[in-house]
Amino acid sequence: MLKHGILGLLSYGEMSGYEINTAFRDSLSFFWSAQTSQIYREIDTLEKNGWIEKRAVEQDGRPNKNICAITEAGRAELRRWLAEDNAGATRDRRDPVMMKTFFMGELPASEGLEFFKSLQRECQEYAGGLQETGAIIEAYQKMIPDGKKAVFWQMAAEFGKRYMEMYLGWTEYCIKIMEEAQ
Amino acid sequence: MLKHGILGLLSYGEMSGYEINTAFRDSLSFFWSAQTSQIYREIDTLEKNGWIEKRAVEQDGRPNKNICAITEAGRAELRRWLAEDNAGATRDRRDPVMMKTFFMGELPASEGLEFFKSLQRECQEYAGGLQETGAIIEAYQKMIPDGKKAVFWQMAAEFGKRYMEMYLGWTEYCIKIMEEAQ
DNA sequence: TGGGTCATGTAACCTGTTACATGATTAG
DNA sequence: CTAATCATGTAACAGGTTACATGACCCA
Repeated sequence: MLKHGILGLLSYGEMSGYEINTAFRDSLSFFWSAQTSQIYREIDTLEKNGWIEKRAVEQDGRPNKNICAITEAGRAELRRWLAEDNAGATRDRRDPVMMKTFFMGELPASEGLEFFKSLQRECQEYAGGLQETGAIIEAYQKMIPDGKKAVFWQMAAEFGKRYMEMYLGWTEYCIKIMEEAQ
Repeated sequence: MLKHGILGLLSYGEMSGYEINTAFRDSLSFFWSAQTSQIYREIDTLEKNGWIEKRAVEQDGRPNKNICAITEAGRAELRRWLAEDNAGATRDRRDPVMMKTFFMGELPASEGLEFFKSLQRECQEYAGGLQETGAIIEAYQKMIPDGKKAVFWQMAAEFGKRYMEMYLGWTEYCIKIMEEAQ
């Protein structure tokens, strides 16, 4: 998947590994977290698969860059992945918070309450950060003139917003239950 | 995390690898998907860490079982993990559907629409399946008499319900945008 | 006689995490 | 002078996926 995220970013234009990394952080990290080291490794794999091409650019006063460009094979792979059947996609999740919730009965009730309250705080902070997302999308929109693409960035951002609202509501529901049970 | 899910199940009582696997499918798989082969491997690791103990049980007419029991060290590890700080937990996600959504502009609009419609269908089917979850929780409740624990299973199930409602609403929002853009 | 349940895994591979390593320029 | 930004990674390890392997019993 990370491979396809990188291919997707490169479909907008050439980027260095460093730029891919920052673009990833600014946009895709809202729904896909990845380490810098992993991104550089995946770039190597993409090159071995013939999906991208690298070209070194010498700079003075700065480290050299390796500019990556998507190939035709890479574009084909990106489209193949997008069109691929994704049955069971909504089911295939891995959520540590729910795992902890499920077993929270092992801790004293006071610690359980604290657990949900700290989640609530995080949701509230995150909700604030989502205003920035709008700004990032606008910035992208200026960089990549194809207006049709921004619609989909907006949809992903909207999911983030709805997800956080839902999450916050759920933490409040849990806190209420914990407080009533006292 | 899978390790802790297994420890959590074993905190309710002894189980064979096979039983852990089925209990996982019936409850934790709603928020953590895991392969059978991985579960058996993690059981080995848990034993090496001294968090569980295995004991072979001969059966006739059936394959032998390896019954697993949590140790005191295992219980301590479970509590340590539950109480551990989980800053950034709501941010640390990996969602292939959002990744695809973000880059859906690479496909013709008709295929984009089909993508969201197939997600919508999956949400609707899943919403039906959530009725079963209530039944599973009731079954657990009978098996594990400690009534305090069921509250947390209920919270996890409630998250599943809210998540699916949110997801369904989002697919409808996306479909509307795609249809209006025609 | 064919499929489902019970019951165990191994091997190879791919993906993600953590820790480390280097070094110049630029803005405050 | 110090922190951030630019720019590249490697090595070791942990966690997850896919494919394969075995075999008896029970029910229709």
